Order: sequence, then structure tokens, then C-alpha cells
Amino acid sequence: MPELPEVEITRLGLEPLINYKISEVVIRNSSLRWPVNKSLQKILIGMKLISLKRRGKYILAEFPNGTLIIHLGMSGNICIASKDREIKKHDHIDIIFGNVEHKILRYNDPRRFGCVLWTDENPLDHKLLKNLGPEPLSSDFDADYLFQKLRKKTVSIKNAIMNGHVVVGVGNIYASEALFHSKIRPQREAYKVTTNEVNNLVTAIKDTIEKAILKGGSSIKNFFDINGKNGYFQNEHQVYGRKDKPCILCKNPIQQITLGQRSSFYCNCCQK
DNA sequence: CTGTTCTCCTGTGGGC
DNA sequence: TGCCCACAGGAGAACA
Repeated sequence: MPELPEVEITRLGLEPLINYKISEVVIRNSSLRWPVNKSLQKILIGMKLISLKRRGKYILAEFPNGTLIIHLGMSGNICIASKDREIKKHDHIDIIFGNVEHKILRYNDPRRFGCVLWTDENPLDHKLLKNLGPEPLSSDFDADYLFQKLRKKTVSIKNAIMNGHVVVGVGNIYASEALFHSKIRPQREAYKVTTNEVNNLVTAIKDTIEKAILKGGSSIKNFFDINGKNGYFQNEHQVYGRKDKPCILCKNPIQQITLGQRSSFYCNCCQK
């Protein structure tokens, strides 16, 4: 469940847990991207969830004594499970809230590229977060900023916008989508993108992400007891995954190329 | 510093 | 039906 909209929807889905205290922590498999702190149980029991924030694709669950930093990697998902829900394969962590009526934050991640980390310092100072670029939906992310960033970059524009130090939250799907909407070929060198195109690109990134959040938000009522996935595949992509299919604008076949070892899709006719 | 390649891991789908 | 291979939505680490 990787792109920013899915992370934001996950964050929203967890909000019913705010103000509940943790009564138990179960770690079935601690070997995520980084080992899960075995003392998590000791640290978290009795702690009340204060707030849920997000930075890039990291979910920040704040407690009185520190913060859980959660990343879903490529295949992670979180649901709120009821007590009687069966344990499925790759249900690695349960964080159980409430003493009487249990609400379980259940972390599932088949590929285990995600992470669940504890910090008792300001999470924004954590080494994984402190050097991240601006949030795509914030006013800090504008055409002036992006143009300045791209000026020195010789990598492809697609790789540039997927770089978390440039802007956070633009994943492989939405990078292709945003470049299609702004009519820029993904393989173009970043520094060759014009101010006008950067302007369009910033708008396209914001629109793509905003729309996906709105769309996914409508499926949030299904969050309880449903392990992820809904909302994601339902999205209709204009170019991503549409190799050889007709471009929605000009009917020419969509091209697929590899950039930075990731699949990239574009229209050879509409994107220059 | 920049850019490139490698890496973690399981699941899935296509070809035979 | 089974087997093998390519590939999958992330992104830090290691290296040139």
C-alpha cells in the first residue's frame, strides 16, 4: 500500500484509536526492514495514543513517552481488527487498544520492506525523516522551489520527483501519471524541464495526489477488519500499467521503459 | 556532493 | 496441474 494517498488513508483509518490506551503488544515477526524493538511491549503498555501524523510515507503515532514511526514499504497494510479476527499470514504485529472492548492495530506486510520504529525524541529529527523534502500538498512545494531543485539535476525528471529529498510521497505510479498530465517525458533530464513545465508538473503532482486521497477516503468506511488493498487497484491510471494500450488522448500505444530500475509509462506522442 | 546499483522479501501471473 | 522465471506499489546502503 505504498503511495502517499494510501498512507494518508491508512492514517485516517487509524484515528478511531486516538485517546485509547494500549493494553497489549504482540510481535509475531520482528524482522521487518529494521528489527522491531523487542521492548515495545514494555514501552507501550498503558500509553494513550495522542495523535496520528504523517510525514511523507511515514505514519507517526504519538504517545506521551515517544512516537512510533511506521512505514508500509511496498506491501504493508494496517487494519483495525476485532478480537475474534483470525490471524492471517504476515500479520506481524498487533497493538491492542482498550481494556474491555479491544481495538487492534494490526500490521501486515508480506514482503517486510516496511518498518515499525520507536523513538523517544522528536520524530522529525529522526535520521529517516530529517532530510526529507517538502510535502507535495504543502505550499512549500511550488514551482519556484522545484525549478531550483531540478536545475542541478542530471537524472531523469521521473527519478528526480521520486527522490524523497526533492519532494516526498511521489511513488512510481503517480510519477508516471503526473508526468503524463504535464506532458513531460519521464526520461528527460531534470535540468532541461522548463519553468512552464515545472509549473504544470507541480500542479499535476498535487492534483494526482489530492484526487487519490479523496477517492480513497470514500472507501475508508471499510477500514475496519479489512486488510488494505481496497481503493488502490480500483484507481484508474492514465498511463501506468497500460503498455501498448491506446493513449487516452491520442490513441497511440503507451510506451514502457525502465528508469532507475523502475517501470515507467508514457505516451510518445503527448509527452515531449 | 551526485548518480547508479544492490538489497531486503513474498506473491503473482505468464509461458511452457 | 506444476515448475520456472520475471516482475511488483519503496527507499536506504554501498559504492564509484
